Amino acid sequence: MEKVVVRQLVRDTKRYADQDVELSGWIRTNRDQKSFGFIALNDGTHFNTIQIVYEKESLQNFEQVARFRVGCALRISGKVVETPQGKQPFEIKAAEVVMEGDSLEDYPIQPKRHTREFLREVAHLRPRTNLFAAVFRVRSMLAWAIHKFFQEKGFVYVHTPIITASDAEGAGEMFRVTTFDPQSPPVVETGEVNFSEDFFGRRTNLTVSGQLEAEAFALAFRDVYTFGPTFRAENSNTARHAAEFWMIEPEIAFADLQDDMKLAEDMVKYVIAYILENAQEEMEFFNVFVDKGLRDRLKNVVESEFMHLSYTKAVEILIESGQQFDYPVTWGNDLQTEHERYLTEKVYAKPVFVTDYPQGIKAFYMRQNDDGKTVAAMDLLVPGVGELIGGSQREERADVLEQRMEELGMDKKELCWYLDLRKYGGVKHAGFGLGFERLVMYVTGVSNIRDVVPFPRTVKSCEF
RNA sequence: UCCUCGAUAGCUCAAUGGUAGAGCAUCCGGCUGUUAACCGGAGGGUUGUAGGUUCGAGUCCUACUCGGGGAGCCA
Repeated sequence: MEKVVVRQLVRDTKRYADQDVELSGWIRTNRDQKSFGFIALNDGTHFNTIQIVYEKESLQNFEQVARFRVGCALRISGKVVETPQGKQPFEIKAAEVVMEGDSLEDYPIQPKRHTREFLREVAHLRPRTNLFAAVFRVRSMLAWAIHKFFQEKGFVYVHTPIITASDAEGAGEMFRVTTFDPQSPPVVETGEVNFSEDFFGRRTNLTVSGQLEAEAFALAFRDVYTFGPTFRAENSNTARHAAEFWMIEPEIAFADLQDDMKLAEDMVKYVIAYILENAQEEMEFFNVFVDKGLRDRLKNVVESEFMHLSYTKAVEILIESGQQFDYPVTWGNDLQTEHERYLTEKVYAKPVFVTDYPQGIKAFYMRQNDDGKTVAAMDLLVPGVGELIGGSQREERADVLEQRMEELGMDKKELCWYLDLRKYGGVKHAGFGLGFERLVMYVTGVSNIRDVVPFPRTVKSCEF
């Protein structure tokens, strides 16, 4: 008898109709009546459950099967029967139902609506629910779509280091990496910790960005990208921040900010189109139960041009809007969340690139514009999520970059390798960082980052 | 870190300062095609923690812990 999975049966129902098959999975619901019953079985290979029909007269262990609880693992053999008049296109008429693994009476996942807060407390069980099964399958497919996009374009995938000695990446608080005993680290005569005795012989941290190393590879391979974990020790308590998250950072040489934005727009459209095409059951679920109108909104993103406007223009629009904001809009200050939301959700109702921010509010490596006041930076704002992408053209002029680092009091010695990139065949280049979880949120409509990470790490929370 | 709301049965929620309840889940029974099935019955509680006010606290007060929403920081 052929062993099959539900995905095969759904995709090739005709081939399996009236055939005897063996399958296995977990019970989502079990409803018994006097002489027959129905099990909704999910085998993990497809979003939908498959209905197993079992009857007293054809099953030796009918009484036992009728008692099998939610979560129970089963192996079933039976016949595939098409049911065009039923709610499901086909079902399995069981000849044999064998328990592989029992599920105890206190199984927390019930066939009812649970709050996401509760399910976070049972993160090891929540992928068995419809919502999280859909989220994490889409997460997997999005990761694949991103690789597919870049690989098809000939980008080289570079693994930048997770541990770094640089504290000049400029993207926030870092987690220290050490093998010292925190109770009694080696100290020098003045009582300060002697990091030269630590594992790497110096202070080290978990990376907050792979960008600087990606730039080195871009100046060898031309087009590269990173896709890996990133760590920020910020005390951020929001639905959009995690201490451990994944980031995609493409870096392209012989390219300016326009090329960078084109790449970002093409990538976002490509991966959304891929999900709409290849995760139809999941997207249908999100569209009905998570975020009504999601699918039309995403289709619109794929089909329409993203909005472009400069920071200066954005400030004008916000001031002229007459809208009352909690924080005033003034040129030179960063846009507040309320300003960004107003632009992307109210004014344009689609993704918006904001470009050319004041130099004072952006990172040291961003390329100075000719006006001397702004830098060639861009943020991509999207409805519901806010900042999805942050990028820039990099300062390729060694003298300008060094001067900027001096202004900011940075240690040039520590980043001498980064300055080398400008000395030896340095060319204009650009890149961006895409928060992968924010992309998953945007595509699924799920509004809390804790619900798109399998086992989230956030402030005061590191379970599982 | 700041503002704000909350914590009662396994889950979702009720309960005027006066004997802590319902639906779902679990267990038992009924039902010949169910779709989060339906119908009947049973068991299930240190009301987040520690103090305080009161004859009496789930309810009022204080602190703490944890969680939601918003803000800052950012992806």
